[in-house]
Amino acid sequence: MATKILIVEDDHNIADLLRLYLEKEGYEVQIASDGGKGVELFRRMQPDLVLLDIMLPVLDGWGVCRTIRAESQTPVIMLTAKGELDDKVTGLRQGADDYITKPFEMPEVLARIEAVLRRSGKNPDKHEKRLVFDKLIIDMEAFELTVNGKKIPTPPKEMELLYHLASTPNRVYTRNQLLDEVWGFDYFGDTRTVDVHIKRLREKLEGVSDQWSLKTVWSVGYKFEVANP
Amino acid sequence: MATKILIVEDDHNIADLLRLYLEKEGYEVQIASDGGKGVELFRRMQPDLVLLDIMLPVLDGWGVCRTIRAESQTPVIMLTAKGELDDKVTGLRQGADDYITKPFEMPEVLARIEAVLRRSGKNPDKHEKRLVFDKLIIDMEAFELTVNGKKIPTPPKEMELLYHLASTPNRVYTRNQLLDEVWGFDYFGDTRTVDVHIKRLREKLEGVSDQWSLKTVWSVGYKFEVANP
DNA sequence: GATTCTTTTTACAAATTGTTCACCGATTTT
DNA sequence: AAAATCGGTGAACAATTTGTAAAAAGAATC
Repeated sequence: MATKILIVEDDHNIADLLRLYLEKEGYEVQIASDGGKGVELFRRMQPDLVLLDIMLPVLDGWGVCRTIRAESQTPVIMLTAKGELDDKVTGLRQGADDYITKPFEMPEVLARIEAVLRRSGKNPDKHEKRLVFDKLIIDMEAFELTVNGKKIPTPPKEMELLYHLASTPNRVYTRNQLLDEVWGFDYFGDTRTVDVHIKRLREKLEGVSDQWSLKTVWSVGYKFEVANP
Repeated sequence: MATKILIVEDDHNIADLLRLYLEKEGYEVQIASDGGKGVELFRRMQPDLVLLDIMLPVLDGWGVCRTIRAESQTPVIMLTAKGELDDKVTGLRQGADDYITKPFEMPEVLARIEAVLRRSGKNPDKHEKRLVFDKLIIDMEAFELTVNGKKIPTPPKEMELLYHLASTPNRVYTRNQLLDEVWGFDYFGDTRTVDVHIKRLREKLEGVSDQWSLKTVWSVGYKFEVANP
């Protein structure tokens, strides 16, 4: 799943410009046009980072920032007009992680976003891109599944699902969690879709090793179980 | 895209001398003449490495270095006069990656630049100007593609795309990554442009060797795959 | 300024993948 | 043991993604 960014900004031109660049960089972007919608969307999508304008209808940037801080540690970057620069101290007290003053250059925005993500430990690059188990290699950099030393052609959704399960071995995921985390929070489909993907993964993986397996947890979901954790 | 180096140096003679040599080595070079401009240019160009003088107008080298460190991990090499050598400890605390004391010899500068780029995880092959594979030579210095010992006339974009893919074999690049990294971050065009260039490269390369190939990774992008990595 | 080469866009067909659904067997509950 | 719930599975269908050719647009060259 791509890194998710929520933009809370009432000026459509600015919001669209940001979205354009961020999506081109591979981020998943959602826009809220006022503070109330911002908070609501924040709760639904659980973004990795929030770009937050200060001057907003309904509920201003400070309010949104406080609300977000009250319920998570998701990093927040404030967008401020030059005149509002003095608010810097106030802002830091409210828990913002960084500032960008309008007008801004996109490379600066991209750099600050990467910096904040890195600092907050959410560095997408820091994710282990290659998981190795007995007779099994899940390589998301080459996008290859290697079983018993042989490359097995595997469709993207299956790769992502297996990767997600194997990233936290032995943890059970419900079908809805998997749909949220692999398919995306805005995906609305049958939970049985997960079953079908699990089935196809099992066809590729059955009987390969006794060190691990894709286990069904009855009435709960699935897990990637490993023998000696 | 060539490796980009930002020089922050107020002495025009030194800056120009550095640029002269570095450009001859195939680097893309920009110069800022004071600390403030240095930071601004840094954000806009996103260089791969910064050469940073300590004594600078407006904002000194330490300030620039801290700012850069706050928002990225781009390697920094400080340029210090002999008397400033004692600042070495201070400098390392500020996050500099290496030191060069003036006056310096150009070969030393080049060597240190390559060393720092290598250490910082940037693929050092990224400025290997000549990539050699079985029956394939990609020579960016002569701008020539040699297949089976025969020179194949190849337009620049195709050369750069192939070179970029082959610089990190087996790694998948999305179309957007390729547009960013080969066409430039400010390019906004259809992603299908990449497909067309891939197709034309394949016409030139198909069936030449079983050691490598331009592979499609469905729903992700493309990679230059080599057999025994 | 016309010509040639390169790059980009567009349109359509082909290939691949994702989703739904129905049926059946397995597991749990009553 | 019967009923209720849940998961496995095959196949049909839908949606997405890619290959490709050809046209259009843009650059470079003469």
